[in-house]
Amino acid sequence: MISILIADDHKLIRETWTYILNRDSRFKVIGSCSNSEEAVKMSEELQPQIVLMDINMAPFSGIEATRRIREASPDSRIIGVTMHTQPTYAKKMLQLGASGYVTKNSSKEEMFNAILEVSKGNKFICEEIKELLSEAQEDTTAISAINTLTEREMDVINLIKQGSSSKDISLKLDISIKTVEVHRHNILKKLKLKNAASLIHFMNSSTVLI
Amino acid sequence: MISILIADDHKLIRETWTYILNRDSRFKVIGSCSNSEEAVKMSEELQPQIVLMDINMAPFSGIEATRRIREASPDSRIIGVTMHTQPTYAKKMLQLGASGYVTKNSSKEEMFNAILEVSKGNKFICEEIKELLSEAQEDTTAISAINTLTEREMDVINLIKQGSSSKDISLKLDISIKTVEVHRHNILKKLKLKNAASLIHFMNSSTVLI
DNA sequence: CAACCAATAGGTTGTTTACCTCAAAAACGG
DNA sequence: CCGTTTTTGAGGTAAACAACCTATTGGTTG
Repeated sequence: MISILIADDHKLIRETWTYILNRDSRFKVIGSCSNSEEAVKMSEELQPQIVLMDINMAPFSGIEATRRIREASPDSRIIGVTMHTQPTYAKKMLQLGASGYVTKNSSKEEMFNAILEVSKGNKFICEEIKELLSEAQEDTTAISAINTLTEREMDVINLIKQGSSSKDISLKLDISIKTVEVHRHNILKKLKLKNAASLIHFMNSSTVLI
Repeated sequence: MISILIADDHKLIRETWTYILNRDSRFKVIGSCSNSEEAVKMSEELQPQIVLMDINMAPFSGIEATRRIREASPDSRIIGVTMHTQPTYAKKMLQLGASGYVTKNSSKEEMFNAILEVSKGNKFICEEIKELLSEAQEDTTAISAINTLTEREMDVINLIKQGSSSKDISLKLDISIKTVEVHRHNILKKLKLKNAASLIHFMNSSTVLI
């Protein structure tokens, strides 16, 4: 019987999966949680064989949670289970120690297989992502550049997102316009972007990775 | 026995819900589909008592699908089941004829109750959204303003999103810079926004409604 | 302590947007 | 065919932003 911890921010998902997995004598859900901090803590306490890990979670992402669980509880194997079909996410998770990756477009059988294979010590990646991984050879650089952004730079980005001008931002953060402009410039330089619009687009399509 | 149609773009979700609902003698899932077009068609053919409708779907949103199903199959009652906690979406769905709204943060019991209540002819809104609805008295105006955007304006928005300047856009669309500027101005005016950054933020948080 | 980096801020220059008015084809609907 | 909307375009001014530069302060880390 394979012991499983479910980490997903949606109650309905946690409940339905718990129900379905527990109906199968091969699996036993020994716990579930809705936030990443708890996921790390519960993995340490319960030492589940498998952790089903969503990416969308607070206070840090499931990707970061994967890294921490691998560090603190190396015996638990992690399967990413998300709605994100972007292979970048899968890459990042596998790179940080996940043993499997299944999208919510997969079938129930694929999910069961993932758990069985991973618990045997194998890797498992669902068909959908497998194909994409072989195709796309893209920019993991820009994505990792996000992590180099400082707190202050994130403050500025969040105000830009709301439509604030540099002047507005300088008033809200109580600093000079010049400082704001420097921050903006550094942000665009780090992420290799042209302007505020592309910045917001980029951030919106990558927020999960922070 | 209540007949149910499930419309959700994630296979894993469709399968688990079908499984769980069919285990309960009160419910019978008579069909499921992954896109909105099919949802409308299947509602007509199968005449389910209840349609569980996700919002995130192609080619048009679950909100639009709700409107069409209400028109073509008035006997089917619709429950919105989504990950979106923004009350705007709930409002819009209810306004277009949905009888219930449940987020994926709800419990399984809440979902069962929703189906039972709605099939009796009552409305059902999950606690989470109920609270938010009473609080927030916000901008349904800006959201509906999206629908007034012309095709050309959408072209411009998509290029802005990619980081193109007005000059870039004028070259790509083969029109004068001045024309591009007029489009940008009209867009911001219609949506009552200040600049390109807030535009992209707004579009990214509202794409579902188109 | 030295080296480094984040945050701060001033200057200069050029580009890009924002906002205003005006106007004329083109397309569309009644 | 007439009115409306859409798309297209031009002129000008002011504000905002971007792309460089330099430079000081306060932490952190080797």
